[in-house]
Amino acid sequence: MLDIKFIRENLEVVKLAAQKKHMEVDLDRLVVLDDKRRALMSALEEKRAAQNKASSSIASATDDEKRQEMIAQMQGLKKEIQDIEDELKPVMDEWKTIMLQVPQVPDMTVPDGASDEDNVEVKTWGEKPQFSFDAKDHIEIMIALKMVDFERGVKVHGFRGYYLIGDGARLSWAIWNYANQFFGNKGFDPMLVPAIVRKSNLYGTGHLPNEAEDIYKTQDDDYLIGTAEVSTMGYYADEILEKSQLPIKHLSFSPCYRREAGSHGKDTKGLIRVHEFYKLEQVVLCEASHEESVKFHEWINRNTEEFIESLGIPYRTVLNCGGDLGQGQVKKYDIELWVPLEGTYREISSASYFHDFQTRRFNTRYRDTDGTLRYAHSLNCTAIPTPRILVSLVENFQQEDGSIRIPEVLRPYMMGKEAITA
RNA sequence: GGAGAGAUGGCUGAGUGGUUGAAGGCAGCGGUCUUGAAAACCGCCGUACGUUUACGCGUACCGAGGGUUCGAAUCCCUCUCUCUCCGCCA
Repeated sequence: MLDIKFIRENLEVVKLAAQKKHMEVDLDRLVVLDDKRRALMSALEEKRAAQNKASSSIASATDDEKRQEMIAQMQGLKKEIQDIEDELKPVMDEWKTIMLQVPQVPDMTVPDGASDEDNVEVKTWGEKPQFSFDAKDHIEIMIALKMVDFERGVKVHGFRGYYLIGDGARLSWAIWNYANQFFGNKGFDPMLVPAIVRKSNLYGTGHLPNEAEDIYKTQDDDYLIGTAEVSTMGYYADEILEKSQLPIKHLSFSPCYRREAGSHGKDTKGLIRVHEFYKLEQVVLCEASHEESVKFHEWINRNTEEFIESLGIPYRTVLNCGGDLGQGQVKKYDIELWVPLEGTYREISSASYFHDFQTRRFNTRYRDTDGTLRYAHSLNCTAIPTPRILVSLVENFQQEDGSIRIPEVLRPYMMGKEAITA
């Protein structure tokens, strides 16, 4: 949510923002509605002031006859107020609908482009493995090592179903435990968050109204989260924080649900695109300052890079183009891991900041040193998603004998084992 | 699923039609006292929008929406949420 005052004063900027993000929103209509809204409101306030004034003189009137006369005179004013209210209502309804669609303004450094194909590579790290043998993809490797069971997954869940079994499950636990340690050392407080949430939380993060197709919903009109960011931000809804509490840094764990309704044809095999997965997410709330947001944005992205580096998986970082940004995002980096058998990089992390877009919707404020209330700034970045991380991990570290070399940092969490073998 | 109670400011808690934007208490801020601190005492202390050079003024807000009324925190309706007890269940 942007401030209507900001939109009015920076109309061209916001129009360009929508254009850059390839989003449709009728800002001219919004301004027309806002003009009406303001005019009606001020007319209404004037009438109400008159009404309040008259009411208090009725209250203090002692002469009963005079009192009845005054009450009779108020009838006309009452009707006028009612008329203005009736006129205002539809204006407000439409105004609110459009306001929910207005995108956050992307940063100057965000490149133009329509989709992830236009994202700009800003960094590459690691040596891509050169296999002297007939390397296999993660599906073949993991099935052979009894780490995953797709057949039963589909039997039980249906399309895109999977079970992680044996060392596949162990490896997932190892990654979670290692990540908890790694990010804990950086000052993150762990949180296990609700995966079923009220609708308002998804409006808060900006996933609704625009991404409704991708979100599961219950018969009670609750929603399944696609990321722990939703519940973690909701935790602070309608709260007034002390400045001394900031920055707040959470490492939130949750199952994540994505319908991916429009993507039946893409990545139908393997663990890349699944309906249900697990994720550790970094969520940060900081002071309302662009510099602070930028500082923490770089930091949380770097945290995940360091985590991947510690595992030794080759990756690259891209700066997302305008068309690949969510409605509320100012700027976003994706970290993509090398997938040898596909010969391409695959996204495993997104780091974004929102300024006060989300906190306005959640009404999350803090008391500044001068006593004024400000909307905090919010940011989030994937710490690690499982099982998607396994795709790169097993493909990059596969050995000629069909085993997988376990990265050293994970070995303490895998009972000291150096490799996963048949 | 059944029965009942409730939703008021940062917190607690009064308030059932007319200076109630809302008593009292706590917390916070300023001051007196004190070498300093504590205690005690005095004072200040909601948010948003509009308007004004400014002091200020206006409007709205007591879970949400609608209604009754000249006038609603207070009466009526609908919804949402919370709590307690019973049932079911990990």
